Amino acid sequence: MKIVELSGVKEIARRANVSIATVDRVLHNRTGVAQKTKEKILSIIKDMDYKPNILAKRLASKRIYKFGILIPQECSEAEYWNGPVSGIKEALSEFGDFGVEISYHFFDKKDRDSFKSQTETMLKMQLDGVIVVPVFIDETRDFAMRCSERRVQFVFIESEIPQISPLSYIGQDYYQAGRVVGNLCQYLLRPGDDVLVLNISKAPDIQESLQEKLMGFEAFLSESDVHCKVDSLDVDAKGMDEISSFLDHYLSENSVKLIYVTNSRAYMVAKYLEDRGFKHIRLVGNGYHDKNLNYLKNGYIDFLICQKPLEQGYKAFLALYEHFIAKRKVERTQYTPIDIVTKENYKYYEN
Amino acid sequence: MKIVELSGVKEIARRANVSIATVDRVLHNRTGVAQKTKEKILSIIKDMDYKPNILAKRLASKRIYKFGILIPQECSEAEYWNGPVSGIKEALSEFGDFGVEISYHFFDKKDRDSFKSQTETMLKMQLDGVIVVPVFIDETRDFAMRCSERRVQFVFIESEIPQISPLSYIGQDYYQAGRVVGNLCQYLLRPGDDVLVLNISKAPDIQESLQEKLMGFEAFLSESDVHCKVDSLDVDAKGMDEISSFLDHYLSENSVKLIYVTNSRAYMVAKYLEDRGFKHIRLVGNGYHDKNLNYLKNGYIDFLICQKPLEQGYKAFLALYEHFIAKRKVERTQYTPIDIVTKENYKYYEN
DNA sequence: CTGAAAGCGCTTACAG
DNA sequence: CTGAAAGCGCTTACAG
Repeated sequence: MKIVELSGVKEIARRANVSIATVDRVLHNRTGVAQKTKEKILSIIKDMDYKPNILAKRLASKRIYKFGILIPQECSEAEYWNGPVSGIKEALSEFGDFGVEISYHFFDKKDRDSFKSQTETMLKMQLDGVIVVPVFIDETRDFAMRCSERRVQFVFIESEIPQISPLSYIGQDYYQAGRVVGNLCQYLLRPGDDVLVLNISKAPDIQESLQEKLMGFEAFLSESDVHCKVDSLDVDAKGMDEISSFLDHYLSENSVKLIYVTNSRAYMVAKYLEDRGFKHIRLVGNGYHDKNLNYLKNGYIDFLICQKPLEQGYKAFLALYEHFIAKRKVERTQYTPIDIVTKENYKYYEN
Repeated sequence: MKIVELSGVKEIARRANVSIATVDRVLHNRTGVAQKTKEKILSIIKDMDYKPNILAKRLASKRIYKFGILIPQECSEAEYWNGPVSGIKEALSEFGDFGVEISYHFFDKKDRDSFKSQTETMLKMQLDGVIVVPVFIDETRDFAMRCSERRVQFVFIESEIPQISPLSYIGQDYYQAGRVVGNLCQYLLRPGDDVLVLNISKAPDIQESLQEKLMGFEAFLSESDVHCKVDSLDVDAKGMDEISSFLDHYLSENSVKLIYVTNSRAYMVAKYLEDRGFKHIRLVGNGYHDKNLNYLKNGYIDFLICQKPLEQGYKAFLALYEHFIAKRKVERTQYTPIDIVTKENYKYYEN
């Protein structure tokens, strides 16, 4: 005797002695089903360990999910931001037919208003989910609140904003990233050597991640037996001239062995070192983008601590996909690996 | 006037004035279509830039693709091999409903026959594609040939076999991996220091990748200004006793500053260093698995050069998925990143 | 509160 | 060589 078990909903309907429409109703927790019927169906679903077929679901449904992505536009680190976008496109090509529509919204990292105005347009678009690089704190907070009100899910990449709980955060553990640099220093320095930690800042917000890096860095060093002097400075430099004169001055008074740039502008220091022909100073930075890479290649930057930009985008998209389409639970915090990039391994880094 | 364009095949059929069955025939390059009809349909397909809906395709098709994976079973590096399997499972959960069936075949890395016999069972299973870690060269070659005859696609992970062309190879560029270690040595050593490169071998085959690492390592050092003495040795050690007595002897005659273990057994040297209390010798190894990690954590291993095991599995599965289901072209060689893992970044490495 | 029916964009026998 | 029809496992009006 061969009982061919019917597929999903049909089989549930058969067992419960109802129509598939009714099954569908309880499956989606819609109203209009007698309590008793509902319970019966629910228990059958449990019994069968029923898993809906996502293909059939998407094919049958007219519903299109709209996701928006808010990301810094072409700027000096432009190449970097292509990363997440590429990652999203890659994800899209793999999950493409699932009825997803993506819109990209670029803002100027130096222009608070451009961020603000992009959020306004996004709010008008009736998006289901957004991916955002929260460069401006207050504006992001406001945006997040209004998203929540409208039941728009948001995912943060790159950094987080305190007290705001996104569907998911995808980015580094910056404290630990600082420790990684500290650990490298163990090999690069000897007891007594001087270190300069530089925060070359243009943007006013998201300084927090820089602080965390610094804390991790210092914590590691204080635990280790590398007793070196760490000097941490903010340089509010607009261009190379300011950096140069600052460093000229600083280095004339301090015998620095290593400079650690806590944001993505290590290339500025590298340029300085190249201009002056200073080969004896080690340089560690953050961020995988062309300007940094050029100096990594020619040896003026020794190490770059990075996260894969493409992966961030891919995972952010996946978070929304999992939430809306696959209806699976999404991890609240997804720390990305803290990668150590050198002139010898950067080539395969994007893979 | 609102012309609602019909969806894919239907619209093609309408334009070509044929039935969708005929369209389907040319879409799949099947016989039994008049040349003229075929050309007409083909041109319409091109015109529309028609892309089949993969969801509908999989849903309608009864075809189930069967993939087999041939991978070392629990051995001393056991934890490592969970990686690819987890990766495949992860991919499966994302592409699960696409009608794929996976079978796992484990062999003993020390037992050529176990590999051989697994390939035999796999060949009987009428698989569509296989993922294999080609530990034994001749046996793999034989297996690959017979796969080709049966039109079974195969993907290599971890290493390649010369003159055999898989659908895709997913693994490291070992020459470059050796260079990465060389580059690290630049920071860890000073001119004149001695380095010992160790190949602690049990298995007879796949030595090639070790040779390539060594070449890369030496090439880098010879290009750099770190003029150190490199001694490269094979140790055919079965256990700790042999390693210990070998190292006792070697180190009594040489003042080694750094040991580079080219395969995944750095933990054996680390154990030796720990036993002897030798903290002054730096140790670099390969492979992300528990035994190595323990010594990374306690400081006896300084750096591990790794590739993400999970990612390998994921990508290998994806290669087969792309080939069979999405019908997209697959990259012949997919080099994985050469990751530098330390005690401070290993935690987030698996993410 | 419930069900019959059409449809998503394909594939697969089957009939001619 | 070609087409009509059923079906994959769901969703979505619509009717009662």
